Amino acid sequence: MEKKYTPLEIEKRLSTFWEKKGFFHASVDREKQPFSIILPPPNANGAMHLGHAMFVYEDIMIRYQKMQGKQVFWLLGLDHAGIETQFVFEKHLKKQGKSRFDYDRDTLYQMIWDFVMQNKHVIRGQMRQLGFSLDWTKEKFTLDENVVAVVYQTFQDLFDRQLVYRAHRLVNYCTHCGTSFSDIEVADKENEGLLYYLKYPLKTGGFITVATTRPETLYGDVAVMVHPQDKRYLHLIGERVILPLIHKEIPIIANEHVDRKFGTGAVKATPAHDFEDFAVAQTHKLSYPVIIGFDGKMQNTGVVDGLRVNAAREETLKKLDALHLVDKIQPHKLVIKVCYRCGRTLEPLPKEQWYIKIRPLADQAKRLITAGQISVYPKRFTKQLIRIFDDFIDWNISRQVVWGIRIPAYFCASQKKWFVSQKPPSKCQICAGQDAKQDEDTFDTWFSSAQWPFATLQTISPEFYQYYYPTSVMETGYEILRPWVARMIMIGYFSTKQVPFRKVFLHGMVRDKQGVKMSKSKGNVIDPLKMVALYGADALRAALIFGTKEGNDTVLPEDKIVGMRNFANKIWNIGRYIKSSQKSKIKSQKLDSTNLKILQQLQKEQKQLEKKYHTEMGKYHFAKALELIYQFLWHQLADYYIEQLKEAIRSGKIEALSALKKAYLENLKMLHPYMPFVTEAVWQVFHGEDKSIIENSIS
RNA sequence: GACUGCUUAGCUCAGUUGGCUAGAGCGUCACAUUGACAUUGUGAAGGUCGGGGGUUCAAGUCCCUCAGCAGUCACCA
Repeated sequence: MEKKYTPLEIEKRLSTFWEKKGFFHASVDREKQPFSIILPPPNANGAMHLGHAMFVYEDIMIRYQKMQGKQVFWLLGLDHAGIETQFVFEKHLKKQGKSRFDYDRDTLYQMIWDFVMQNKHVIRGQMRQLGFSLDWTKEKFTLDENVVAVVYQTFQDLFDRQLVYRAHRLVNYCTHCGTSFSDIEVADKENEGLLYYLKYPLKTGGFITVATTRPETLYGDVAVMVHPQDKRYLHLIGERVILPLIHKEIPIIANEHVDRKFGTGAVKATPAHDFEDFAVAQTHKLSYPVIIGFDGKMQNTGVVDGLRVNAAREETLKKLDALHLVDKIQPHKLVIKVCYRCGRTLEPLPKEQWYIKIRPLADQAKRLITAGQISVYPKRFTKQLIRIFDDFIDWNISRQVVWGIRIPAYFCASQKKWFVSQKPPSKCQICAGQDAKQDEDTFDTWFSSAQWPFATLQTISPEFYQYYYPTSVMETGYEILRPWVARMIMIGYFSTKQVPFRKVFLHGMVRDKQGVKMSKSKGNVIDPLKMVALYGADALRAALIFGTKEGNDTVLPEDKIVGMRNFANKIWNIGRYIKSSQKSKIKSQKLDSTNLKILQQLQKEQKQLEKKYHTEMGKYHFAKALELIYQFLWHQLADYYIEQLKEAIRSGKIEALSALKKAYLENLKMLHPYMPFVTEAVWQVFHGEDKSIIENSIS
């Protein structure tokens, strides 16, 4: 044995060895209890980051359960990640001076496909480097033909049950990315804006002053609203206002949602470009003139057409000011909705989209949680999950991006009706004609992700699905509780009438030393693969877990990884000591009473440790279990027992050495889920390179 | 504004149902040593457990309150 543990070449050899042995090739064995985890599919649009390294929790569970005699399956999958990937790809295009508009739909799709295939290859290699015991033979991709078929079936079922419908309403639209988003994907941004007080002329003479942050939407106004009990305006309700610049007549109406204290208490209503105004227009049966296009430019105003929104605002103000209709302008803090991808302001625009009627699904999902059919760890997230179900609103699943699963819905132009067909229909299912046209849109990525646990297992085989579903644990970051976990429960139960997983285990985010979330744009990321190259995968893995609390955010200083690298070396050297001592001459002499006592003490402590270890593992206290072994191996076994027994061992007392060896090997097994490489490497030193620690059960 | 966390050693964090002198890793200081390991060993210093109040024989742990930080949601004309 080398004096130092050298992870680099050893890890490479062991990864290949494990894979060759097929330890983690899942199969159906009805004699054994199944334990399955579906890997949250990484987006196939870039390399791994530390967030992915947190999946080490899953590897710990899988290896532990395997060594407890379960039949395990850790399913590897990758996500096409619709808009995310298209966004990343467009950035690549931009570097080459191109844009998505330079290609037709099929070409663009094919180009992104190639890009994604390349990334998939990279990610697989990186996960191997981390020692993940995934089943590499059953990889799934969200765009696999049979997965898409499942997604289509689900859409069909939802459609047939009238849980999916098409509606024309306002959507959050990014004019830069060229797609709408669901409410969940919208980001808030605080902005130091301005509040403009505009004087709207009354038909009967005089003015009513409205306060607005968006003067440029004046052209789309259909009413001025005041509170029904506002004494200042009571006499004006029902009066008419003449919109400046376009001389359009609109009414003054009463609306109890108007806040009398805000601004002047009079609000302009622009239904096509404001969510609340849209609702008002529907109850008052008002029209909603669209004055901003999907290209982000003004239209149908007759005044500022073709200008972008900001330019139109300035131009409009200039014109109003010339007419002395700008009363005053105040600084005003406001929160604007921005695109979570490109950061640009989102435009509420009216568009027809597919929606999932969420209430029945969310109510059912909530019942599953409250009935304890799915338990959440850490427990505190249970409440959050229940609230998520309470607050869920209908889900817009239409996206105007090329990269995704095309929605299998067809429009009958003659009957003006939609129908769903999982295969391209030979004729229109409504009118039997030939004019049915497929929806251009693709599904929200999360729509396919929501089906991931059953879509993957069902497409492997009915046996696999039957045996491994519901999966045992869904381990993922708490930040995707709402977009992913909640939706998996809703759609999963709808489609399978079972929960998709029995337990949700949530991990926190890895932050930098300043406590800031790591992100590429902030440049504060630690590259996990760089750490693996420097200190070994075991060191990184253990550092992510050690001294943390499950579900809390963690900070990962490089020092900590170094510390764990040192621990790996300690493990190695304990083995080296025992191994080299075995070579020395063995004399079977009786141990003296002091040494006998020490051995008994060792055995007793070992027993206690094993018991504690399993208790903590059972409670998902992974950090605690790791610390137990760390403390015992290093500070008890190495620092105390070895030192105490050294003299006896040197004089050839075999009982002492074999007792140490026994305790050591048991600890290796317990440590293996955390630090698979070094434990396996030492195991093989003692048992041969064709043997594996994985084949043994943890006592 | 609502909900959920967090605030414990210089730094990063544990502390499970309240119970013996409050722990770990890293760092610091002193000493030891090349005999498995300097990616080492032994020992030490260092904390009024965010402030205040309460319950209890006993509170870092439970309750109230205040402050700071973080996250999620709602509002935002």
